[in-house]
Amino acid sequence: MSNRTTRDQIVEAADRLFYRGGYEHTSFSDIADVVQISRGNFYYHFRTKDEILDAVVGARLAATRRMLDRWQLEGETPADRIRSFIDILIDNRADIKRYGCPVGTLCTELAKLDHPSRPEANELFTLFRTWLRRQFELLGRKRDADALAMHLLARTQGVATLASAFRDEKFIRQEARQLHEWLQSQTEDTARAATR
Amino acid sequence: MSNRTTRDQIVEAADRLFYRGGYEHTSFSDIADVVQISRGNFYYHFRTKDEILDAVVGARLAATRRMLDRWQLEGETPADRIRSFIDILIDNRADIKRYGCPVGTLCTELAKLDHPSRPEANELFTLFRTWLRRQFELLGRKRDADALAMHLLARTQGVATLASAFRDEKFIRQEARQLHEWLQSQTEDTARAATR
DNA sequence: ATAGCCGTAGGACGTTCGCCCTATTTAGTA
DNA sequence: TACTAAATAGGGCGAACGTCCTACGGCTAT
Repeated sequence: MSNRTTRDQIVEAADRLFYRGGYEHTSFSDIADVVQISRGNFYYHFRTKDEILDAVVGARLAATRRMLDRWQLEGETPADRIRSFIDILIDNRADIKRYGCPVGTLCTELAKLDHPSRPEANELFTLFRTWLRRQFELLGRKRDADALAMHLLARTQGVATLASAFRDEKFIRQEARQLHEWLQSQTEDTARAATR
Repeated sequence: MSNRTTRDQIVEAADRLFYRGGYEHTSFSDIADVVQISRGNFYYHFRTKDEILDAVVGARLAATRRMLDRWQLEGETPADRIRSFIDILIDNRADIKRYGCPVGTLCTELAKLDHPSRPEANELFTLFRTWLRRQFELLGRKRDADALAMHLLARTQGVATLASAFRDEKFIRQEARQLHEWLQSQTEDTARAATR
């Protein structure tokens, strides 16, 4: 038997369902069925569906921060750390192929719904953006660090979208390899600039 | 007074609403309000919501084919034509900033809903993919034409996703410029290979 | 003039939605 | 063992959903 709280189970199930089927398409009943609690009991833990979404986004933010912190410790150089980011594509290729990027698809949906939690969901993107920007700064690209971060983010988003549309894992690997090459060329540019 | 048929008006309104608010989030009433017809009368033209989606996707497919055909005539070189594709980002930057890419967001949503019309919507992507592939082939990149087409598609998708998340038009211009440079470098690679 | 049909209006249908209330069970404390 | 608070079950609420039916207005053809 699990010793997680019911609340945690709800958030966990909602997270997965929101990712796989979308926020709006997921109903209270869907979540209740997974957690195996009564629909009525729901109200005890969360008063509205939006509150569940808030909790899910909060959990994802926390998990993302932990991941970025871990990479900060594990990666020896900034380039190593950026490589960890690129490798998300590889590591999660099966899910991405089926459901796209958890961050991108959620932000896209909440934008269309004009949902109050949109800013918080976007914070997920900002988290990566800021972290990547810092890595590029450490690489000596102070002037265009943010542009590089956005560029890399966009590349990964595009890969996720197309990989999902065409259900193509091989494309993910191809593009991830290209991204590694791109990163390599960026660090070489920096090195050249430094010795110039 | 417009002489378009009611059916056309419905499809047109549904197209815009599906784009701006998403398919599932758009109700019969929403469309009826725009077209200013009774909700009941709807059933005369379309029996189900899915039929409307089919019609919308069909209309988009036809419009896309027309656009690609036009580019085929207007662009003098394959590179010119690919530039037309990249410039979609610029021309539609206001809408993209607000609602993302019409193709990408629709395919993403239908994938999550596991909707029967998903294959038809994906055909929109395939249309671009095939057309771009042919242009790259004409550029002399027979071997990697499809990979280049997918790469370019992914880049534009990523730009749309992030521009929408951050509500950033300037980013669209930045990345479009980079894509033009990338295209230029690709054609130079081809020229070098040819003279080698 | 009139019969027939296309297009429309208005609303009813059954279902499901998010949300909310209350009675009951469970678990912890005195 | 008696009391209290947390947690749960079950179901009801109004609204909105997609869908469907029927009656009616205005054309066209005879």
